[in-house]
Amino acid sequence: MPASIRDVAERAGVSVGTVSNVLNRPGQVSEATRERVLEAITALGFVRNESARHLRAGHSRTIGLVVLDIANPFFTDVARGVEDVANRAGLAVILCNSDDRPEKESAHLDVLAEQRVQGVLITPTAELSPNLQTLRRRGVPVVLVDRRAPSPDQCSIAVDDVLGGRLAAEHLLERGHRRIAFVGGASGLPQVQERHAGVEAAVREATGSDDALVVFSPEVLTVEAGREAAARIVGTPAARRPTAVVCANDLMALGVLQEMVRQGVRVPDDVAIVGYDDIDFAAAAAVPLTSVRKPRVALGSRAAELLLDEARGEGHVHVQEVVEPTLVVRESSVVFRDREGSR
Amino acid sequence: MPASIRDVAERAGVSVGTVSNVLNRPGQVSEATRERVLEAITALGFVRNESARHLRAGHSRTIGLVVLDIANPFFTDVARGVEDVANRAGLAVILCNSDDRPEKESAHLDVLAEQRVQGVLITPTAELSPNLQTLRRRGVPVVLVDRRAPSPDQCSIAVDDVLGGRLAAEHLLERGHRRIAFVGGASGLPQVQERHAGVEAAVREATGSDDALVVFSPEVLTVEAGREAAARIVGTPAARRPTAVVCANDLMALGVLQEMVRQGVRVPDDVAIVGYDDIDFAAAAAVPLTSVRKPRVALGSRAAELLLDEARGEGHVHVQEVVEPTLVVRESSVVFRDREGSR
DNA sequence: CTCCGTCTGTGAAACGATTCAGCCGATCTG
DNA sequence: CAGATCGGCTGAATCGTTTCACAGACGGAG
Repeated sequence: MPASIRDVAERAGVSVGTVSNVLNRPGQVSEATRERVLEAITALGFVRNESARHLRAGHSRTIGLVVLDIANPFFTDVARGVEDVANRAGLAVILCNSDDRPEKESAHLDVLAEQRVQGVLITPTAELSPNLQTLRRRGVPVVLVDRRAPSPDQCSIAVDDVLGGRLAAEHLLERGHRRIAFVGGASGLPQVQERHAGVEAAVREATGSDDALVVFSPEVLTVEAGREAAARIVGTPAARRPTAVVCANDLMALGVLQEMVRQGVRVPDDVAIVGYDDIDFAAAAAVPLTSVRKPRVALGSRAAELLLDEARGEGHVHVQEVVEPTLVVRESSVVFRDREGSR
Repeated sequence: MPASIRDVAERAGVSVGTVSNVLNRPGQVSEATRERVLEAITALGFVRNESARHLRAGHSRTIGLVVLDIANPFFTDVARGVEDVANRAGLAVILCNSDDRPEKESAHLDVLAEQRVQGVLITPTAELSPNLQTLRRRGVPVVLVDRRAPSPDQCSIAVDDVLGGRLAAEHLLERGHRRIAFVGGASGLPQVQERHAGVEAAVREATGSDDALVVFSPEVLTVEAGREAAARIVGTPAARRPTAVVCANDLMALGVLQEMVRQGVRVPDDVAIVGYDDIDFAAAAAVPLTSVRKPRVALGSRAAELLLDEARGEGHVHVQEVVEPTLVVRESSVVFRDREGSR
């Protein structure tokens, strides 16, 4: 139904080759012919068929992005970074949400393979899907996002989450907290395990034992899970109740914060809270959240750059980049005495 | 480089037609042959080339989704609904973010047209892009999401935002508020204008004039914009300061809330706040936000269903669905006397 | 034995854009 | 003026899959 290059050629009285030249190498076509072709194109409303181009070219103009949780603003920020770079390169992004479920992830990877995407950016679920290996064997570039590549034959851009956990814990320890809770996930995500490890190491170094640390492991990393963890923390006898909470992500930290406030626990006076990711909502919370900041958008754009470089071929060298997170201190962990208003 | 159906045929000692039959009409192939072909497929790691299928079939297996702001959880929820339905139908979703900018929207639509998507779901920017018309003329189904179609020759699923605005305002008026602020956008989005109109109508009916309403019109509908509006509201002389704020979306409401709390204004005691969309973060705010609820995920899934139906052809009738929002009352607008804790 | 229908499988055309060898005429070179 | 060069254009091959008319083989019916 839509006009093809053949229709355009016919209307302009030239061959299809010439139309293609107008489109791709306009300099090689004389002014007069070019205008005639252009006129025909607009008259017929011709739009290139990307599939036909792709079929001939052997590669498409799309990349795939597979994230763990589209509802987590961290990933939408990453997606933003990816989109920026991809669009600038003329590529469309197929965004897939795995919901941290290997089956969904696997199904998405199959679709992306059929679409012959130029490459895949992925924050994988706990274990690396076999489909991912298959994809790479087929020569499809795969870049891991927010997750370190297990081997040097692959690009990745990750965050030093052990350091992140450490920063969070040390901040609290410096402020005298000696009973700290870590609210992490049981999903087995390395990111979470590392954050946990960082917190643990800092606590051990400061107190000489692990006794000061209590760990909560909800199934998922959501606001709801945070709320539940907070309820359990508040339910702890006062003498053993943690005075500070480190959460594996901001979603849970917001849940913890909400439940604390709801139950009349003062933040940070009674319980200090530190989140992770530093999503925008962290700063926007009614008690602004101290959080471990990761360069969210940059993570996405850098990953996309690595992918494009690999897709281009020509002497690409795999790199496993690790960026250092920083701690952003806000009111959820420190009492600012110069605040207006009062509680 | 990747194996083609021809390679498979060769290895299995059959013709390409037979391989295709195994893939698409396995019943028509004898058991023995089928197994030989299947064996060849796995041995070669054959994956269909979707572009070639598409080229032949005349239509691709993707749909486009263009949203106003990927960072707004409302849209990620919509995207979730869309993805559910699309994936069930074996379609991939190309997610595009227009950032409420017509140029970006237009560029995305061009790409989608080249990709020959089966259809486009879009929450358009203020004015309907000419590309949208072009697309429809080319026979590509377009469904408007969260925006009423201007004519009956097109599907849309929208929310009665006048009613939504009214619900928000009436709730506040019933509680005795007589100075109300509306924080909306200057972007000209009909959604925002309707919300404004609903608030205005309710205020006029209750007070007999528009004097009780103060309007703030930030450029964008973000958390930051909400904060700035709140600062201006707080800066108003006490005698004229609004005692309640209706925001055009939750992002801004959260910004308002944050700034109020930061400045020591008690919510809801000094100022009540009502948001719009009822994103998850609304309930998770430290002062849970009263908000006008829209069926976010359902909006997306229903839109996708309409699109698929239209794409299927066969006697599709265009419908312009309008769903009624409801008000979810939380603590940002009502003092719950039975709360634990105190201020 | 012939005719027919059924079951399997074949092979070529088609989808739309790109590319590339090659053609034609004009201009330049010596 | 012959030969080389060049700009501008043509037309066919190609990419990988689907589809469809048709070809063999085989068994049963008459």
